[in-house]
Amino acid sequence: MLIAEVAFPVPIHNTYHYLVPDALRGVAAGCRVRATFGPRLLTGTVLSVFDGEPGRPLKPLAAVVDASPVLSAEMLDTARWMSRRYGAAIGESARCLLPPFIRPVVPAPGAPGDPKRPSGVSLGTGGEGAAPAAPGDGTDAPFELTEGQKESVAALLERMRSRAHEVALLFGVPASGKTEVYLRLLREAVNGGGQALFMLPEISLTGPFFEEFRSRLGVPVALWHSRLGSRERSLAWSGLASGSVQVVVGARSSALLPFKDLRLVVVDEEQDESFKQESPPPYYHAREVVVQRARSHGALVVLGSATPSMETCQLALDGGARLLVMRERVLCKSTPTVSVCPKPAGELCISRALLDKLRERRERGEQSILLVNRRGFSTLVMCGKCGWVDRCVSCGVARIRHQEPDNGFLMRCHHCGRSSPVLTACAKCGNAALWVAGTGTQKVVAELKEAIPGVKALRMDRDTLKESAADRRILADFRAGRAEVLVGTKLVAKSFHFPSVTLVGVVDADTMMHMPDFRASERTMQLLLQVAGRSGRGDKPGEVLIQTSHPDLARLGASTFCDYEDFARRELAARRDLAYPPFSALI
DNA sequence: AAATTTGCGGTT
DNA sequence: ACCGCAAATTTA
Repeated sequence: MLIAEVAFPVPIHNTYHYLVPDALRGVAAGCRVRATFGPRLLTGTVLSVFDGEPGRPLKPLAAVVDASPVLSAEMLDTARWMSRRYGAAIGESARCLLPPFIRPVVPAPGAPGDPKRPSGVSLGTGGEGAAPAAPGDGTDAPFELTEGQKESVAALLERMRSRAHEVALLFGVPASGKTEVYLRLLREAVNGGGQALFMLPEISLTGPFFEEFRSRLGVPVALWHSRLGSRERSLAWSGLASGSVQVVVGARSSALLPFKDLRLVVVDEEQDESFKQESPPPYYHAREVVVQRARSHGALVVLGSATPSMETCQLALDGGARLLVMRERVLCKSTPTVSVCPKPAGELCISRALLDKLRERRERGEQSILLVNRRGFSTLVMCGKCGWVDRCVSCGVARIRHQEPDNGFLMRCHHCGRSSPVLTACAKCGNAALWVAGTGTQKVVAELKEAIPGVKALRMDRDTLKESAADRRILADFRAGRAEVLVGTKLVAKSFHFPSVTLVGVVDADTMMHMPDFRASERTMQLLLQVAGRSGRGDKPGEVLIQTSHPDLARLGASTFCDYEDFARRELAARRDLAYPPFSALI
């Protein structure tokens, strides 16, 4: 008797066996089927079909959804791998790999790879103006590559040509020209008709790279992220499955696309935490998923970063990944000088030293950036008598005091977003003297205006980005010189180019460093290096001042601060001692 | 996940 | 014996 093993999209780790009726004998692994499941009728995915004697009475399948499989054997393997690795139910893993439409758009079998297909917004061959030929070894380069770029390209092209799976870490300082390296590799991947995935941590970054690659590669390129429309999704998904789309530029979920002949995966900013799915299950890490899938395809994986994750550093150290280093900057810019100063005691959050430097820039007509790791005004409201702390009723997290447009205050939970008026007395003992402590972006702006009368300061954090395009307006204002200081959360650390910024101040490196998370030092280091890179991008040399009361960080001093390799070695030693990842797995 | 069955305190 | 609700169990 023919039996089908089915996984349903429910949080159950088991699979279920059904009889395949004669009328449905065409069913195969990777097809979706309908079947009664308890009192319900559900759609599941067939994991395998086999001939055997059932050990118990089985129900028959109700119907077959797909005449031919929508998930390849490799994708079924990926689903199984994900359910093991992330502790998710097999059916839930399979579901997230399924096509975004019910009836698959099957391309006409007679005309595979028809170049005259209608190109939607996210799909395009491009290259009308540029010569679509010569997708070889960068014959169109109008400039010389740096030594580091040449070596990296040569080593990676060689690996790709031998069609051997390998993971490489492209460890390049900011502005070392990683994009140019990626482009050469992409050309090689699509050269023989193969496919390539270019993955980025944020949706906002995918657009520019999509345009760049579409115009410079003479092949169909697709865009993929969670906010894509249904038409674009369908085109991209089936284009990849059929092999007519050769390159995808996408965010996290592009790791789950149906590749037919994958030759190259590039993960840019590979250390970014956005590659980890936090909900719903499966809680996968896109970087791990693409490495696993590249193994099946015999594809090359290039992980690019100026501040690689400890997982990837360890992989490079123990030989699991080839290490390629690019230390030179493409346009010979000086690296900023970094210094550490003690955090001011008492009420104030900006030290004399930092204020002096800010005034200096202002007089010279230069700009400054201040990094504050919390939005809002004050980060804690607490009773001075009994120690009661204002917490969110549903989350239990301490709430942040926010200044409203009318200059009044509101308590907001940063976990669930709910807010309520500020209490005038302690909820527990009735004491009217409540302490307000901790520093957010709003308070820094207020203090700045108090200390430097007439200063023009802009604030940028998740609160100022409520309206669409607000970030662009803020950034445009700052670039145009309509403000002297940009105060913001880690949003300001992103790779913006402001030539007249010569000072970056980090208001409090300690709270970042002391977050109750074993990755706190890693994240702090990455963020500090990233924001430091905003200083001195023009002609004038840049400076970075970090306020801290943490002795270890202060002891690092200016010179060793920028040595990420040294940091990685020490951090990995600590992780090993404490049996934290990458020396263990947590769930 | 969703629907069903079982367990339990408390009444009629 | 019955009710109401919550916890436990089952799904092929």
